[in-house]
Amino acid sequence: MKISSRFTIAVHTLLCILEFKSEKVTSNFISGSVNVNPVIIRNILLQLQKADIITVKRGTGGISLNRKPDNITLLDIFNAVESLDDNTLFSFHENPNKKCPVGSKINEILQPKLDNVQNAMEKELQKTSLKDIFKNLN
Amino acid sequence: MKISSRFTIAVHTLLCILEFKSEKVTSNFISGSVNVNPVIIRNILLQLQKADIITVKRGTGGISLNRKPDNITLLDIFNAVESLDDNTLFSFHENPNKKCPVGSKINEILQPKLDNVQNAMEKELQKTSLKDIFKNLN
DNA sequence: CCTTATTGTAACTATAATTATTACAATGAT
DNA sequence: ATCATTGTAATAATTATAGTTACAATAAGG
Repeated sequence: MKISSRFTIAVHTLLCILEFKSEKVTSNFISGSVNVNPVIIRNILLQLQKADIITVKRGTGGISLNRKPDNITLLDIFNAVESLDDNTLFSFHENPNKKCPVGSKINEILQPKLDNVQNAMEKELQKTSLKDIFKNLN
Repeated sequence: MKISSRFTIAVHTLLCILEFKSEKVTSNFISGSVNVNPVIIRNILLQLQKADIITVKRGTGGISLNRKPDNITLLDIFNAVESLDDNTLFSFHENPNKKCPVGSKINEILQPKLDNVQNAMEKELQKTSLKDIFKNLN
């Protein structure tokens, strides 16, 4: 199954915060650029806050980054909005038959390979920072 | 969102075909080892057939591999059972505002990075063959 | 202190995918 | 011709995404 668009929306959101930092950036403003409902943006803003990436002000509005753009990677953003249970990307069938020679060992044999795949993905996500993407905007 | 368990079930299924090749391997037999409904197995068998990985016989039952185990990679299995639209792992929000400097360029800037991530993942999946996994069984 | 804009949050809906299950026609070997 | 098994349809439960409305909580400015 595909990875949800929350991830690309989150990147888009952070780029808006950078691009329009001289103006007041609100969830309504961002939703106009992303073209989704403002509540979707607010929920993503909450996730980015929990991950200590941004600070959002109520009432008056306005969002600021908690770190420098070169210290925010695509992996940070991915982990903030795509919280996978157990932090594992791959689902495993839950009750393989322990009495079967395949069922009794499938997990211990296959899981390390899946971990390698997830690590490769995370490593690649970590290569790109928000700054890298932002500088391609202009 | 997580990748569905169809993938690990498909690997398990192929291992059963190898492990029990002297016996008659049916969808019911496999479902007993994987511990899911036989119809789930049959649908996965159909997907593996479409990908030219196995041949399934009706009526009498019995499944055979179309290629040697060292010529079937985790990527082949993944692609067989997790058919992603457009072959892209990441969903993109569909209608970013073209009148916004961020919205008008987000896709062309971010997509190549996402492609790199997917490539890294596929490359890692390709490193492991069915033979590699099978030899760890015994 | 009051007003006002905006966030945080709840509630509800629609859509889609996964997973499970029953049922049965089509098929292929004996 | 029989019989086991696959291919396939239909249904349902569960879960996640995504969209929408509504409103209390909050923070700043007048």
